[in-house]
Amino acid sequence: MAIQQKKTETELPLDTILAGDCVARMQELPENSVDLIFADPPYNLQLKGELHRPDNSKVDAVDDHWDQFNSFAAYDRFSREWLAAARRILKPDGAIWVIGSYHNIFRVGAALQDAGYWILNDVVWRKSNPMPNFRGKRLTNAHETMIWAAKSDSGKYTFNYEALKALNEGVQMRSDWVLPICSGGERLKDAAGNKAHPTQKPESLLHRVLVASTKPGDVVLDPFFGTGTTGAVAKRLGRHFIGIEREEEYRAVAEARIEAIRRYDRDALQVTQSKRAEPRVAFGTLVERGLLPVGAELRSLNGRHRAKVRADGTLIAHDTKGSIHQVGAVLEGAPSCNGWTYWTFRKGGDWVPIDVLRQQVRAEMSPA
Amino acid sequence: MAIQQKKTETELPLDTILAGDCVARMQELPENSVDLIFADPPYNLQLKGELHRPDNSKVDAVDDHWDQFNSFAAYDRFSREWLAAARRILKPDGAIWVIGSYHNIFRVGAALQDAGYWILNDVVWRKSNPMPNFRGKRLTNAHETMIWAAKSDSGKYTFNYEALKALNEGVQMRSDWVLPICSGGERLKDAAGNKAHPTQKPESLLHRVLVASTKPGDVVLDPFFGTGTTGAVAKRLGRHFIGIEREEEYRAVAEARIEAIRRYDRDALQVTQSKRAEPRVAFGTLVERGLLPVGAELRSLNGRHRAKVRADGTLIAHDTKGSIHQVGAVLEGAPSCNGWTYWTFRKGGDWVPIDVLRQQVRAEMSPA
DNA sequence: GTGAAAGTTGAATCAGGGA
DNA sequence: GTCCCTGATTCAACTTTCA
Repeated sequence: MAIQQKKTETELPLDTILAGDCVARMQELPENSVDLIFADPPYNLQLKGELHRPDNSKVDAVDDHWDQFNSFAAYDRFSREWLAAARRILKPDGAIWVIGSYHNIFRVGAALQDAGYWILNDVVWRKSNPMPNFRGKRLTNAHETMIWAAKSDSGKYTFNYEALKALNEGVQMRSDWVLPICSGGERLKDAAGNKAHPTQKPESLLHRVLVASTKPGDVVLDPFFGTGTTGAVAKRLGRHFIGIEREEEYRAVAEARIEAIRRYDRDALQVTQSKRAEPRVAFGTLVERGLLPVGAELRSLNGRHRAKVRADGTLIAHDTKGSIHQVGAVLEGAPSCNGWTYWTFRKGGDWVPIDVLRQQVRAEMSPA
Repeated sequence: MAIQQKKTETELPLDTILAGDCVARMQELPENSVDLIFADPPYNLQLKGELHRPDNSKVDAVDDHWDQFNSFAAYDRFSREWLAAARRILKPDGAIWVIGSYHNIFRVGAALQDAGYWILNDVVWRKSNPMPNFRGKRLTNAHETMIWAAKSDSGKYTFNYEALKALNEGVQMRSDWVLPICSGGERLKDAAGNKAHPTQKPESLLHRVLVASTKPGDVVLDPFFGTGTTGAVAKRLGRHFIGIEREEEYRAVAEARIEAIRRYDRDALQVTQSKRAEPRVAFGTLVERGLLPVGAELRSLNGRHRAKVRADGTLIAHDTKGSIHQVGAVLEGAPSCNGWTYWTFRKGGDWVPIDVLRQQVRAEMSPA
């Protein structure tokens, strides 16, 4: 015991995926050593039968063995155990994020409070493209809930207020986030073309979580690693990750996925620090959604200037940093500049104004 | 006791506000008598006094956590008591809505599941004009959470699917609702111009709740009535209400408020009905009435299959015999099939769905 | 090639009545 | 309680097919 308490952060298995039960693995790690925990525990869905769409095709339900619990009591026991193990390894100023649906989130939230965590916000992930309710018997289940909590009510948790403000058109980030579900090319498939994991989360969600509540170099642990979205985004953002996953199949997929990831440039990882009022730009949303990769090069419409995209939706050109409008104005020596029409990005062989991406995002968000 | 159990719904104190503790008042009401409960339970008073103690550096962490657990336990006891009393008076097919924030909603949700309620949806009220976070230490708390639950997993709860779809421009209603907070003329003020109640809910929220989950004439009970938003909207929508409120000041405000409310016209209270509500018509009836001759040929909507009508209202196609639904399912290799929309008959030069004949029969059945 | 049309899919506690 | 039958029900995004 005395030996274990002497372990330091340098002994952490950084940037690796541990095999086995998350409680056992966390108990082997040194206490007070991890900056952030992101957890996507099983939801304990209780499905009674098959569900068909109006066209008679069958809905591929989450009926995996790892989501089965015998009772609420059994699920609560499970929650209390992993939450306690997670809290022990968190630094005093560390924090945790847990995601869930109405099936489990109330139980997890209560267990979290009972364990001594201090809730900072509950954050709603509003899905822009959820699965509809096929039988017309309830409301479309169009969101999931995340709880963000500090280790204790005295923890000095990390919150990059200005960075999130920059991501949100220059106004404070709210507790409801509109993001699409994970699909298309981002969705990992096996050799047969089937989804590699039934509940893969979108990278845009983890991007916002990590930009909000970690600093470069921080250690982020995910006890239910799955196919490694947390690790992929952490690596890209220059954070260390530790994954724990029971299923070998998922570990293998995650390993290959993360291996292919490249970290963003050091410049791009610097987020806005200043308290100056940010102009109202939605540019950060393009970055979050992956419409423009962090580190991408933008070119001015007149072809005379170039700039690089940073993680919080600001630009850098030489030693000039700021919003798309600010950087454009400085480079042109002009009092002001509309960055949306000034900057272009490379699309196929052409340079296209970034405003087309904004229109794309608006089209996705407007039905809300 | 025996007398109390014999009470019928006619003995309910309809459209009145009861004074006193909600648990005691609910225990006096007959069981299985109320259609819907809407509850906005307190949380600030319950938690703040006990959790936010003056900053005392002498208190060590263990005591602190023990303290927290104690106050959470007290709140849980309170929740379990009123949820149990509420569940007793609910009709078997009744339902409940509870609204709260991250301070209390996880505890209430877990208690609700433990009490045997069956969660149908969690609904996010996304505030279009929330109060900003002044200190910039967290995300703007821009939503509250409602839980919608049936009395049990076998309860046949009311859900006016088509009405909510109509409210949402023709697409099914989602679990996130964007509505402004209560302000302006709707916000009740006292003589001095101060708000009469700190957490008055907007009528638009209750409007959607009641349109979604009640029918005209239903009984809606609110155990934390406050200034009576639930009663005001219920009266306007032609539902009965029962309010319970401890504070005389709030009761007086609510009384005056509801007195001034006028019910909408009966016509206006009618909402779009689901097809399920229409009377059932047997296919054989069409044959009996001569709307389709025995031996008539039917064709599938996609044109790929044909069948012949038999005297008993069944179909035959090759060697497949059975109902319009069964034969359609077999021919399509589908788990099920709606024969009414699958089969067409020859009318003049066109092939028309047999459903038009069913509508014809329905029109003859109901003189309305 | 290009665009229109058709097909696929996503953490789902998803029916009601009569015999 | 069970079994059986009727018949009501989908949105957005991406992928594939076909004209």
